[in-house]
Amino acid sequence: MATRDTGAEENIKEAAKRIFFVEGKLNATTQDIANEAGVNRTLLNYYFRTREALFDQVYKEALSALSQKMDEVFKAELPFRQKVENIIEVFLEDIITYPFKEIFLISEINSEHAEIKKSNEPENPVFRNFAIEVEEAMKRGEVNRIKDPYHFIINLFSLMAYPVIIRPLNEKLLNFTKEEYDEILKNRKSEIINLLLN
Amino acid sequence: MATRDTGAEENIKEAAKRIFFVEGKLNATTQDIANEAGVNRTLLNYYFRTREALFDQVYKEALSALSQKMDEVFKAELPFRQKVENIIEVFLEDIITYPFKEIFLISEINSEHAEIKKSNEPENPVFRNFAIEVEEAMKRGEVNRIKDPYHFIINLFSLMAYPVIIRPLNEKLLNFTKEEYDEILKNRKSEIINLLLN
DNA sequence: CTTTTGTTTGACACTTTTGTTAAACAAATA
DNA sequence: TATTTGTTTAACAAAAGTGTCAAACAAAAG
Repeated sequence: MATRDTGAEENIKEAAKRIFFVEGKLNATTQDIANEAGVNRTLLNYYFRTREALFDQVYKEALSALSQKMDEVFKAELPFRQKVENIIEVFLEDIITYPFKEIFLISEINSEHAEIKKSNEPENPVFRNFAIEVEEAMKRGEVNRIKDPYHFIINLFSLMAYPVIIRPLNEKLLNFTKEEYDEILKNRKSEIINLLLN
Repeated sequence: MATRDTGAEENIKEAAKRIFFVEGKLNATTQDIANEAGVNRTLLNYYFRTREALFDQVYKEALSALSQKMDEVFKAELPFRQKVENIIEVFLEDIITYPFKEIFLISEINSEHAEIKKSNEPENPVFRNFAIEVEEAMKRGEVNRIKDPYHFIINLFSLMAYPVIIRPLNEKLLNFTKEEYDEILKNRKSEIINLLLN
């Protein structure tokens, strides 16, 4: 049986991700994506049927990859401080590499199509468990007392993601040059740890 | 001279803002906007010439309104702590009302068109001045020591904006119900103050 | 009430983008 | 080398979206 995989399908998805997550062109045409992938546009329909189906698939893969990565770092058996440092390292790198990924995901969730199932998935205990660890760290005095440990998680991601997402706007409003902003981002990790942990 | 202003032009812009900033439909068609405004689509071309011109104008107005609001609250002659509380109150309300505004702005900045001038505007001293106030507050011990006071500003906006922007994703990944998330947001102000100020 | 001025609309033409089809093509197997 | 299988393409058809125009319309001014 003749079978060969030129990897075209994967290339197309990779190209789409570059366009969406890196360049931030959220309403790229199928032609744009075909160009980026270096293939004929018809091929997109061959593999994915419709434009929406391609978007959906990229969406789903990105979401499940994100979910999986979260599981990994949040479940790790490490002392609290190390775990937090690890989380920051992992996610900050990802966010900086794909600054528009979260915006794309939000857009997709928000858009009509994308047969997004109403989280019929069983509740993931990862965050519930991590919240307990936060509580314990609070008791030990490693983290400042707060009402709800979920705020700790939200704070953590806010402090990592937002500066990257908002970069173009900040460079306008806060008059940062690219170099200055890179410098800011380079210091984020220690900045965040400093703020969240005692 | 016969002159009457039915306010249609303003209505269209308001409709566009609702669609972009509230509903988050970033690639709404001119028809979508006309429907939302309750007018004929041609009217959009009459007033704004092209779709892009409408987008640009909404973009510019939102940006300058944001800029102006920033000036206002950051310049206010208030004790540091009160000023920060004020900033949080003002922006949190705005962000919750228009959760997609910043994403729209980023998208516009990122898009080809939008003859976005490379900030030829003279540098706005507002943040520079506020950064000095942060320094002083650090010396007085009201704020934890950090390397660069600009991180304080970035932290502040991150903690306000991100939880709102990312809401749809968080409700998926962290398994929050709408009610639970509303509760979280309600507590943000005190949470942020607690974290940033001593 | 007629004119003037500016507003609103429906119909049309144009462009962009998407989706389909049939044929050409390339590589592995026999 | 011929066959099979799967890949890639150009050309076409259909759909969606944008922009223009001329005519109808409404309100203020004369």
